[in-house]
Amino acid sequence: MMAKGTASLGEVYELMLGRYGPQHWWPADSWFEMMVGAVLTQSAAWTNVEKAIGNLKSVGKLSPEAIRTTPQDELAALVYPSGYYNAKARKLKALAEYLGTTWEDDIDAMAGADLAPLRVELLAVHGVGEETVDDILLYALDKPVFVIDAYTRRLVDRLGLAPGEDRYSAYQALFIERLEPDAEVYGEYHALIVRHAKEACRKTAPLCNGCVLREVCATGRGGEFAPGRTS
DNA sequence: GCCCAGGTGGGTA
DNA sequence: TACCCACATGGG
Repeated sequence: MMAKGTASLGEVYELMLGRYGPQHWWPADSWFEMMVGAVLTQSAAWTNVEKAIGNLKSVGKLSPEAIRTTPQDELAALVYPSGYYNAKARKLKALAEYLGTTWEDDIDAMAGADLAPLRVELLAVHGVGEETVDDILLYALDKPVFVIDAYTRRLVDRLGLAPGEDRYSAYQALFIERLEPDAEVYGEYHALIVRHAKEACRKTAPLCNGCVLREVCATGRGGEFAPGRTS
């Protein structure tokens, strides 16, 4: 039996994989749908994102070219269910413009680019921040980068592994320093964290109710890190 | 009515 | 750099 707070991130992965099985992310029918989902899911419930993507699909607008040529107001109406619809319509246009201008919508050419400069370039696109860029690099381009989201930070904190700095890169370093670079594993790991957060370790859930990580979790109440908590 | 949901950009000190 | 706020819908 492991003591609380001492599980390695590799063990945590195995525990979740054993409990939930492979998640086969990202849920999308194309690389562009994946990227659109990454933008629309920003601070939004996935069920609302599905509605917005469904709207785009239903009118044949789920392509870079269609996003570029469709008026922003019209896009905003289509992505309305995902919230922040005006802001997100602008973001989608910025992303589609970048894809066309820089890559001629060629995902294979993009995937062949050097990782570090590509990440910097994508971060310069309006609406693409650190989590979104890593979603895209990992799930659309199969690059071995680890995605950090609110669920991941919460899990790391509850495991008693919080880094000294509360920065995206600090959380990301925890994973890339302890796991072999593997896009397949990284993709499953992130998906499992989301699954686990939704299913067992919700932000306001009772203490790790039904949580497969209960025995290695340092806390579990209100999303606050409580070192030394023993029940 | 309140909190939460697979964040990001822009402004200010 | 470090806050603070706008952006907004839908479900529990």
